[in-house]
Amino acid sequence: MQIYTKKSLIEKLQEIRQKGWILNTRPGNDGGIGNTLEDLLGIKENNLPIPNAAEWELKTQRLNTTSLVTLFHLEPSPRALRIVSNILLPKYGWRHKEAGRKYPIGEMSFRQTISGDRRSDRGFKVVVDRNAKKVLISFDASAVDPRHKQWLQSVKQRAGLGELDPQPYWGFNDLKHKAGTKLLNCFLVLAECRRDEKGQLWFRYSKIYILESFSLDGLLKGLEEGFVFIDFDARTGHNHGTKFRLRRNMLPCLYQKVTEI
DNA sequence: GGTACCTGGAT
DNA sequence: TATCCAGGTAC
Repeated sequence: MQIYTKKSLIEKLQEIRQKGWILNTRPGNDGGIGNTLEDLLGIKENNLPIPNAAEWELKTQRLNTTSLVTLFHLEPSPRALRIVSNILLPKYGWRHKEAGRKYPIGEMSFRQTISGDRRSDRGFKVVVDRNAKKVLISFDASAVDPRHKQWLQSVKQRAGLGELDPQPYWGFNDLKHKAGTKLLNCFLVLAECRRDEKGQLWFRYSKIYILESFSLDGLLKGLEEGFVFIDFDARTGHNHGTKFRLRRNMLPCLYQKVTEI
């Protein structure tokens, strides 16, 4: 496991940029662009609440995507209830599009990308409660779009149409700890990508930014203002975890210092 | 082996 | 922009 200083990581990333097109080492995985860069750097996917490389986190993304950047994963409290798999998926989920095809006939899905400035079309919203120092998930049946009428009927039978009980939440302290240990400083690397005649995917890591000093208050404001999202990502067979995400061009807004190298 | 994380997507 | 979604690993 390679350990880098800020200086040596900058030099290594500049070397990789210099190399030009590099073959994807993780075919079939959307995360290949990041995993390939980790392989080049000689670092491992980090599954611990510690930073990737010394005190530095690495974020990689395609230049031509509009998809959100994932900041971190953190399951909501109360943790013991395993609320996503035990409540949200079975009581508020819907039939997965591939149920009976790619997945078993009963496969359910609960995928919601939600924020604090409006309700999703299924009635979910993020609430930042500064008094209780919690970020909460709220459900309002009256805000559900008519096109989800049938789903709403099923929710009524499964869970009733009141507020979530209990409401999933994250304590400010939990978020502060997570962000402080994982996201304090960040390299943002953007790559062009192309497929060759054989269908193989290649990346060219061409843009590198250094983001320093993460701000938790920026994250909370982002949730309130609607540019930070909480992304539930569960189906019956695999809960990919609950993520905090945002638009790439807003990532620098969460840091006090931004430099392009 | 299940859970909670990791790496990220397309339309 | 919002609503869907992918494979993989540590413990």
